[in-house]
Amino acid sequence: MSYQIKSRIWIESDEHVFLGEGRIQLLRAIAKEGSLSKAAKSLKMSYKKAWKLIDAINVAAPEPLVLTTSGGSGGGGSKITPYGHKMIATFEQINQNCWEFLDQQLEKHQL
Amino acid sequence: MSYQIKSRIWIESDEHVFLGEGRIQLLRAIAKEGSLSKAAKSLKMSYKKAWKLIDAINVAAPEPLVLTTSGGSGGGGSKITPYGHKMIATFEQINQNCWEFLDQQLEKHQL
DNA sequence: TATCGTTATATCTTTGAGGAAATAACGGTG
DNA sequence: CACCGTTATTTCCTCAAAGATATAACGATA
Repeated sequence: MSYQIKSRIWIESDEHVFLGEGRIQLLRAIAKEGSLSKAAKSLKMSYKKAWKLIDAINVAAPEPLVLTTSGGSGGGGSKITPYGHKMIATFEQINQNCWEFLDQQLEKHQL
Repeated sequence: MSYQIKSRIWIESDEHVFLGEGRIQLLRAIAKEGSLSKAAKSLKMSYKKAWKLIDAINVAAPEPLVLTTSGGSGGGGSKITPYGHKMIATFEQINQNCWEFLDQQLEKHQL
C-alpha cells in the first residue's frame, strides 16, 4: 500500500488566473513552433481554446508574454517575449520544487 | 503588481484519486453532522454528489474512512473512523505546509 | 492587386457533468 | 406491521463548456 501526493499550482494576479500547467505547456509549444495555430495542433488542442488561453494571459499579465503578428510573408506568427521565457522557467522551477517538497512531506507523515 | 501562488493537492492510491480538498471538506461535515445527507445539505451539495465522493473514497481506500448505517431508530447515519480522522488531520497539515512553502518560493523568486 | 498562412471572431452543434426528483432498501421502535 | 429518516440507486433534464465550422482581417511579397 503506498500513496502518492499530487498537486497543481497556478499563479494569479489580481484575482485572475494567470499561469497554470496548461498555459505553460501552450507557451512552450508556441516557443517551439513559432505559431499559435501550429502549437495548438501539436497539442491536439483546438485553435479557439489555445487563443482563449493566450487571451486570458494577456488580460491578466502586467506585461506581454506573447507577441503576435498577423499578415506578412509567412502569414504571421507568435513569439514568446523574454519576460515570457522568464515566467515559464520560474513556474517550472517552483512547480518542480513543490513536487519534491510534497514527496518529503509524504515520507515525513508516513501514510 | 503582485502575484499569488495557489495550489490544490490531492492524494492518490493506485492511480485512483483518494483525497482532495472537496472530499476533506465533506468528511469534516459528516463528522460534524453525523449524516451524509445533512452534511451534503450543509455544504449546499446534492446528496448524489456527496454519495459519489464517499463511494470513490471507499473504492480507493485500503481501510474505511466512513462507516454508514441505514435503517434503525434515527434512520441511520454516517461516522468517520479513527483512520478517517487521522487522514483528515494529515491532509490538512500537509496542505497547510504546502501553502507556506509556496509563499516562500514566491518570495524567493521575486516575481 | 492576387496570394498565402496566420491571427481573430462569430455561430452552431455536441456532449458530458451535475442537479432534481422519484423510488427502493434498510432496520430499529412503538 | 406501520412509521420514520437515513442510505442507496435510477431516470430524466438542464445548462454551460468545448469542439467544429465558417469567415473576416491582416500585411509582406511578387
